[in-house]
Amino acid sequence: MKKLLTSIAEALKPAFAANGYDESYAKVTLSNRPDLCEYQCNGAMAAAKAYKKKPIDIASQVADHLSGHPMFTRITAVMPGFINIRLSEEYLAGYMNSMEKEPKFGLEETGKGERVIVDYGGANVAKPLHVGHLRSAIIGESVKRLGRFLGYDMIGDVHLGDWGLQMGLIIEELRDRQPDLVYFDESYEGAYPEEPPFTIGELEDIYPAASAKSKEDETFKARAHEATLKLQSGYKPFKAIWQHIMNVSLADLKKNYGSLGVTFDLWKGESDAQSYIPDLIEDLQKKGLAYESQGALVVDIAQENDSKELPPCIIRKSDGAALYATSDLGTILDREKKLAPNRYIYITDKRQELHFIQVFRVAKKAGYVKEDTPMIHVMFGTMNGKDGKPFKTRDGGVMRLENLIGEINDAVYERIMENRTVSAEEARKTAKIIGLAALKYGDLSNQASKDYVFDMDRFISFEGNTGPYILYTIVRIKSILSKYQDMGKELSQDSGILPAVSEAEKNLMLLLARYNEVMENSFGEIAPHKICQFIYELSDGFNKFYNSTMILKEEDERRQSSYIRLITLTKGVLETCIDVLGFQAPERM
RNA sequence: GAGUCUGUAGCUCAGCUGGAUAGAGCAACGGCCUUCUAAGCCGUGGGUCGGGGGUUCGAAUCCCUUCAGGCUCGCCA
Repeated sequence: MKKLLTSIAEALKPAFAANGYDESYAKVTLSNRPDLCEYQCNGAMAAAKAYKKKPIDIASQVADHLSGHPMFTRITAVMPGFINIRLSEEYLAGYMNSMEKEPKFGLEETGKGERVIVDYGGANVAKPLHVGHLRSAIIGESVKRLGRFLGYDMIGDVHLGDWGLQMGLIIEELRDRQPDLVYFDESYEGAYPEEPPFTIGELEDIYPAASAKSKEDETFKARAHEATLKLQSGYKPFKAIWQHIMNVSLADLKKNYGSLGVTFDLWKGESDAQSYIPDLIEDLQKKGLAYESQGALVVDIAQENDSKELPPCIIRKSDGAALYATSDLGTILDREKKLAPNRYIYITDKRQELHFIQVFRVAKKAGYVKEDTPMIHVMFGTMNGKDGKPFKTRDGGVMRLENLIGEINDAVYERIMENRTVSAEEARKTAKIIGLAALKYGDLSNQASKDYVFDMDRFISFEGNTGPYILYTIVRIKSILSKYQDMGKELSQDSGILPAVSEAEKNLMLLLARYNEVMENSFGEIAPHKICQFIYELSDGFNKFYNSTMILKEEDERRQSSYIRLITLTKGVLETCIDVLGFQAPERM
């Protein structure tokens, strides 16, 4: 289904052409003066230069040519050369009826046949998820869902940090705590137990303890390094411990991501890239890209138009070990081999910008990824506290995701209990749904690349532009619809959605008509906040309509039926959008 | 030091591929519940778009400069 702006532009084109102007000037945008018109075309002013005429004359010619066009109730030329457009109620109602009938409300699946890898998450095995992981998870999940909705074959990969020094630290700390374990008995030749030697709670205690110890105790640090090397070279007992760590930790990570409504298609990690690394390095050397510099093996990535000479990408440290960039390149090889994506999207902290520039350039230079395959790094800023500094707990520590979610849910629960009379059990359930919406909307409604302030009080107050406001709007619609059903009424089949009779109703339709445009745009720019902005305006438009129109008291059956269809469509669009953003609405709130 | 991003109402943010009077929300103040959920709606006040230049018929938006802040800058991930 065509986007409304496109349809209007197509109606204007012949008018430009008929007067001798290039039809490319017939570009239409939403009006920024809603008091004057609904849509506007500024093409006459652009054309004025090219044709050396007064803008207003061109605008007048175009407007005159279109007067009486059934699509518009009014189209006028205004100084200095704007073309102001009002859509006809009939045309708009027709558009609504098409949306209602079309699958996905008329959204075209522009992504068909294209496979996209979304790399988000970045959780570290054996370390609990904390607020630092929140943005990647929330933004990544919505990008994945939006792309999928547009027909792309989206593959989300968590890309775990499961192969670094932390593993050696854990192994050695485990040795200190439980030296009698068979993994540390070098003469042991039997099978290793299936039961892990620790619980998730113990594991979460082991890592920070080991990390702290390594900072003070040089011998311990050296042991951890050695253990890491041994693990990486395939030493069986350590590989067995590693597997335990993975199993225990993964179950926990899945649970935590699950409580955020975040799921991954692939739970791969750095360890999966390791087998590619020896060949990778050899290949880069053979191609003459990698060379020794200060003892390390590096690849130059500088390009002519760089505003600054960028440092080379280090692929092997002087001690012979691989590092971050190497493992990301290995991951790319793995993905090319198994998935052959048409596009890569990485969602990480913006501090990693340089790293990804390096990795992308090496991947293209070496021909691992086709030159025309987009590799996009979606960067996000820091989540700050009210003081503008990175978000911390009250005592200055890193806030665990679990705790953050718990705090929000509790606060929402309190709020529900003080206002409404629902059972504590239902309030708990609802609080979880609303809390998640508050958290996700609060994050996604900001431009991803900027830092943003996480203000718990503001998020849970949920008035105004918040997730709960959107949910509240949906719940209101649901409530009307269920009452309508209780009245035993049936939708009139012949009339569909009728042309709007009030300004609030027309405005609601105009908002709905923007839907497919917004979705496509939001994916194109990888900007979920545009969807947030849209559903906020749509909710606002609905609430104004709601306040001005008594739907269930409407006596004209056809009119009432039309209203019901319109708000059902509104609900559908809102629910579709929040689903793409990664949250749901409750039945009541 | 170099590069890069950010600076819009008291606070949190949109708007930035140039267009008409710079928009929301929160906070403040004033209205609207015997009527579909008041987590709502209506209204009032609040701005030299960090400063200064320039390009343009027209600049929050593009260019230069300057101030302030964040981040990055070869062997961490």
